[in-house]
Amino acid sequence: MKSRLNISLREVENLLKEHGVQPSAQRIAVCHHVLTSNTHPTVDDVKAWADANFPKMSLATVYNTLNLLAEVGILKALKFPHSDKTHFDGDQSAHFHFLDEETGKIYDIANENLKFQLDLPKGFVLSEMEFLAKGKFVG
Amino acid sequence: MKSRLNISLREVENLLKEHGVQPSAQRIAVCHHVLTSNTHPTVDDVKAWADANFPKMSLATVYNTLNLLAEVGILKALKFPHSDKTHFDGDQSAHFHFLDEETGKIYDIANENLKFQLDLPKGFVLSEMEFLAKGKFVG
DNA sequence: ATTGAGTTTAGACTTATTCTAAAACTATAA
DNA sequence: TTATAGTTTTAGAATAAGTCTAAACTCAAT
Repeated sequence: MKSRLNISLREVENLLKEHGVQPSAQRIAVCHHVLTSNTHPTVDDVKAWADANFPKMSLATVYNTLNLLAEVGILKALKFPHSDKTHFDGDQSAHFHFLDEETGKIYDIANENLKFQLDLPKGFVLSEMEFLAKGKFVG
Repeated sequence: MKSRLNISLREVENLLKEHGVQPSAQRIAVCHHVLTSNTHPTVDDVKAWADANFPKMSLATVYNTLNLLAEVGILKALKFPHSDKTHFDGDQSAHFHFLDEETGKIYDIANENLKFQLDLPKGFVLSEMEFLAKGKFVG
């Protein structure tokens, strides 16, 4: 469990530049929102936030921006078995996810809670490993 | 890596009954096909197979049947990050998946290749854990 | 043969996402 | 500055995966 990034709009602007992304107003706003949110918002979630906080942003822009941020590695696009929607994660720390199968809520769990040793058969070259724990959070 | 179940149509019929599913011709055919396939077919894959081997089966029936088989636990429905389509897996052995990010091919890897120890924070009750390895299979 | 429950079907519908082409910006060179 | 070229944003159309609906079919048990 973790608290979320405290990052300024100015810092987000630099982050975008560092990743070769022109920091338009929409991109800064969306990126800042996801990075400082402690949920794993979907496009709809971000659109709802925009409707309240950045009126006139089109749905296409939300899609374009989130996909772009995922492409350059600022966000991660996630799919979960309980939902058709892509979720976006701005947490860059090593962690995996716990899905509460009753509520659909997604929790971040630090990788230090998971020790693993993987010995892939010959011929498999690993680039990344994803873990998903499913169950119930009983507070 | 593993070879796939050798199961007869008659045995599939019994399997369905054991799970409280009426063994219609379509259900037996679809179930048998997925259980004896060593891929992780999507609805489209199964429909293509049906068009060649069980003509007149409707797309709706393929959806209905695969969803039903997944509900009762005969198959597992899987989503992968590279594809929008649900994949179905008939392999009941303890295993996880390796996704070749270049070809999109999915390989089964026995759980014995993976040792892990998970200590979830207080309040999290685990029901199931999923693993996905991503990379490249170089033969 | 008749019934009734369960199954299958074609096609309409929904939902998530991508595409398109025009309008609105932005950055820079004249 | 202003023209211009490139980029970004936008609304709405288009696509793709999956679900729903209601009628037609199947089949076991009377």
